[in-house]
Amino acid sequence: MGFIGLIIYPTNMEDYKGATLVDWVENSIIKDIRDNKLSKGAEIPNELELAEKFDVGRNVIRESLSRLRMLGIIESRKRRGMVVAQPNVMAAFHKVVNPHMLSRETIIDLLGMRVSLEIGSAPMIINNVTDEDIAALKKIVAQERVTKKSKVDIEAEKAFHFKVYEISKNKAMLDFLSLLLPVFTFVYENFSDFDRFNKGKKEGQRIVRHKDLVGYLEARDLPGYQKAMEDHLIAYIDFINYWNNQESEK
Amino acid sequence: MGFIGLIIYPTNMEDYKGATLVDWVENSIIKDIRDNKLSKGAEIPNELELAEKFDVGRNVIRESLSRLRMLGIIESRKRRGMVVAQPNVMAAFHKVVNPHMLSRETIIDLLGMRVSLEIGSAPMIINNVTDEDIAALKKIVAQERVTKKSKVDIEAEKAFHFKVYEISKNKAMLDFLSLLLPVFTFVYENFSDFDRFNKGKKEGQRIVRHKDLVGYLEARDLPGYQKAMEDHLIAYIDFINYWNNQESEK
DNA sequence: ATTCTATATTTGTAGGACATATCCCTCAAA
DNA sequence: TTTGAGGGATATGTCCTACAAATATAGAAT
Repeated sequence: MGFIGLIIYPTNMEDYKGATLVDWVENSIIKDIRDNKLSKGAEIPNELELAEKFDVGRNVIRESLSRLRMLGIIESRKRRGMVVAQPNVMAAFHKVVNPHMLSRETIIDLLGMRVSLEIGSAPMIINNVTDEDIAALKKIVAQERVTKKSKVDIEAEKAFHFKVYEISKNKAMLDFLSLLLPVFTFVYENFSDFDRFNKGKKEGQRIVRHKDLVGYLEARDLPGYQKAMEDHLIAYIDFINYWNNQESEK
Repeated sequence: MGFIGLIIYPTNMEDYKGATLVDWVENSIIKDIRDNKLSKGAEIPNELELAEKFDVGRNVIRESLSRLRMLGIIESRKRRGMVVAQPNVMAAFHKVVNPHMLSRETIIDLLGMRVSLEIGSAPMIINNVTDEDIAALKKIVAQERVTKKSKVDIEAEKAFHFKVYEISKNKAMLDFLSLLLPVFTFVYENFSDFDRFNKGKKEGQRIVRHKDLVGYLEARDLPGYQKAMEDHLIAYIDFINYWNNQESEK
C-alpha cells in the first residue's frame, strides 16, 4: 500500500513560526525518513495523501518534495509514485560552492579542508598507489609548463592534484576536492593578502614540487610523502594560520 | 531596478530532456548567478517576471526558487522580493547525511574524509591550540568512563574529537565532522567487518589514547601529534585500506 | 518635518483543471 | 497457454486563478 512509516507533525511546530509551511513539511518528511530508518526503495505516500495528512495544499507538498528530489533523497516517477533514494552526498555542494557567493571566512575554511584532506589522506594514498599511477603522475609533471617563479601552471596544478585525489579511491573526497579546485584559483586571483605567503619563502623552508612528491610516492615513503605534502602546501597553511591568529586577536 | 544580469536559457535545453522544467529553471538560475558573478544582496526578478522569461507557470518558478532558498542561495521576503544570499556550504549536508540512506561505499568514503581531516588538520591545530584548550581536553579525558577493552565511551569519544575540531577554528570543518559523528557510531554498530580492525591489534602497533594525544598537543609537537593521531585512528585506516584493496581486486 | 494611513506590490498558500507517463488489467489472437 | 494490443486507472508534471499576508512606498494629516 506504499506507506511511509508515519508522517508525524513535528513535535514542536513552534520552531517553524516565521518559517514557511514548506520548510515545516520538508523537515517533517526528512525527520520521518530518519526516524523510521527508511532506506533506498521505501515508498512514500502520494502527494494528495500527504497534502491531506499535513492539511496543506498540494502546492506546498510539491515544493517540499521538489527540494528532497533535488538533494537526491527521493525519486519520483509518474504513476509509480515516490521512493526514498540513495543521494550523492556532494551533489548539493556543486550548487552552493561559488566563490563570489561565499564569505571570505568560508572560503578560507574550505582551503583548510583541502589542505587537511590532502595531507591526511596520505596513509590511504600510499596504500593504493600503483605503478601506473606513478607513471601517470610523471607524465603530468613532465608536461608542466615552466613559468615564472611563484607563478604556477594552474591547469597542470589541477591535473596533478586531481590525479592524487583519484588515487585515494575516495569518490566523495574526489568530488569534494575537484569542486573546490576553482575556489583555489579564485584565492590566487582575488585574495591579495595571500600573495605574500605564496611568494615569500621562509628561511630554511624547502620548496617541494610535484616532482618531489612523486618521488616519495614511488618509494612508498609515507612519512616522507606526508611531510613533503605539508611543505608543498605550506603557503596555504601559513595563510590559514595567519588568518586564524589575526582573528583570535580581535 | 533590481535585475539579475540576464536570465538566459541554458545553451542546450536538450540536456534537460527527460528532466523536468523545474530542473531546467533551477540550473539556469544557478548558472546565471555564477556567470554574472552575483554576490550577496543582488536582486533577482520577481516570480511573475521569471515565469514570463522562462515561459513557464509560476508554479515551476516557485519550485525552482524553493530549492535555491533551501540551499541558502537566495532569500525572499514578501513585497521586497528575492536577493542572492550567502549560503552555509554545509547546510545541505545535514539533510542528506543519514547512514540508513547512504551506500556502504559512501559511508566508508566519509570515514576516509574524517580520518584525513583529523590527521591533516594537525598543522592548524598545533598553531591554534591554547592552554585553555588543553585544560578542556584534559577535563574530557578525565571524565571518560572506563569500559571494557575495545569498547569506547562513545559520548566521551565524540566530546573529545568535537573539541579538537573546535580548536581548528574551521567552522565548515567543524560542521562537517560534527555531522559525521553519528555516522561513525553507525559504523561501530552496523558494520560487522569493522569489528576485527577495531579489536585486533597488529604486532608492534602502539595504542594511542586521547590522553596521549593531549600530551603531544601540550608539547606543541606537530610531527608527534600527527603520527599519534594516525595511530589513534589506525583501525579506521586499516579498515578503509582493506576495503580498497578488496575492491580493486574485483 | 513627522507620524499615520492607505495602497500597491510581491511572496505564500489553496485548489481546480488538464497533460503525460506508466502500471495493470482485460480481452483477443496465435 | 502464451503473447500482444488496447484501454482504464493512477500519480506526477504543469498551468491557471484567486486570495491571504506582509511590507515598502507614497500620500494625507498633524
